[in-house]
Amino acid sequence: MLELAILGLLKERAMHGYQLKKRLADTLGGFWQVSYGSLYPALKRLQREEAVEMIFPKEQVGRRKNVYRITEKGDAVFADLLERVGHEATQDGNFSVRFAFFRYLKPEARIRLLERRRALLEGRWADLKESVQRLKEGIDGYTLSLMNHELAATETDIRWLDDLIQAEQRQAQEPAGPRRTRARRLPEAPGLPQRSVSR
Amino acid sequence: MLELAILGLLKERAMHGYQLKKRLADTLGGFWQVSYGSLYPALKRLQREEAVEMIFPKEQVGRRKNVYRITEKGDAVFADLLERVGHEATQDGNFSVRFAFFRYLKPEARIRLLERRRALLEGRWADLKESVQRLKEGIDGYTLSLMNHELAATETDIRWLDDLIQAEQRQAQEPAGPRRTRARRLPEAPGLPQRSVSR
DNA sequence: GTTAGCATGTAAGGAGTTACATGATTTT
DNA sequence: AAAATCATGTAACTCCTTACATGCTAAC
Repeated sequence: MLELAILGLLKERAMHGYQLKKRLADTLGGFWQVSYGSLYPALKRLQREEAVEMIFPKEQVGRRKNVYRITEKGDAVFADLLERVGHEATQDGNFSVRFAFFRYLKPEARIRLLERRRALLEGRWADLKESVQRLKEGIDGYTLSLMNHELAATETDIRWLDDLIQAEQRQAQEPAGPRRTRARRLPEAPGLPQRSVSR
Repeated sequence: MLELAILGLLKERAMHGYQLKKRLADTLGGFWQVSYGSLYPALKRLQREEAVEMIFPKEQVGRRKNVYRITEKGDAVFADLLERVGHEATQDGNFSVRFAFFRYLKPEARIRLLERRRALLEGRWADLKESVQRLKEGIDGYTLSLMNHELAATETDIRWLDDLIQAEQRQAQEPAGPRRTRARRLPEAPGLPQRSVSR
């Protein structure tokens, strides 16, 4: 995950560790805080794997700054990590990190990941809903409030994903000229949050 | 964290590991998935610390089931973990787990934790807002969408906390008879999400 | 009688954090 | 000249996961 983020940022431009941490905190600070204790070892690891290389600026007089640049091999590693299916399911932050680098994916891959994420959230939503209904009597107010809040937040996330999926599909269709908008097959469990058609 | 969750659930009733995992998945499954590989060692650890003890049911004929019960020492450990200040700041799930056991806290402690959580989210919100404004031009659409979505989600969380704080304060005041509702001092940075007064 | 679910555990390892240690450069 | 912040790194440790290993019991 850290490797993915580092390589993704280095694709923009070469940077040293300190800068990487700031950029990381800027963009993903909400869900992702990295410490130097993991960042610097990760850079060394990537360097050993030849996914990044150090640049020695001509004016090597001043303070020591290890500026890293992504290599061709690093590009390949990045692409591989970004599409990898195993990890994105477990933790929430993982999806966000991936999403921040979505522009490097092909449209189909984007839609695939969005759909997978949607399915995951839908499953979680259904589980939560079922738990609330099953336990609603024997549960304290705080836990119930937490679960309902979580339920609402998940619904918002799903609607956000729907909008993104729609946008991707529009974009994928435009190049081929104006086509009929196909209705999406809704995996319709009873009571699931409806996809927002216009929003 | 795991220790906290285990002790909290055992306060309700004695359980064995398998049951604990199911209860955990039920209530906190959305943000918290534990594997047996961490659950069983944690139970042993708690047993060594004498925070829990095993019950040997009279009918010890059938399948082996290690039913654990919380001890007095365990109650103390639980209370300590629940109020601890260090950990709740870093990760999001930590607050949720704590919140699920809010009923075991004194009202003042509840308000204190809610306020602290609010301050944390407010800080994160402000940081994100600032990042969006600063980088808005040089950033790709996906990252921007992610940040705006995160911003909105944080606002929702803050409003939820506001409602909870208000409810706690009402409850804290009622026993002393009907009193004037004091307006809360708003830590007013420019553009911060307003507290919802009625909702 | 075999599949599914109940039940407990261990060993190895992954992914990070905290705390410590050091020193240069810029700002006040 | 002191304080802040830039910049890099290591060692120990935390907390959890994955994969493996075992065996019982209920249901089909």
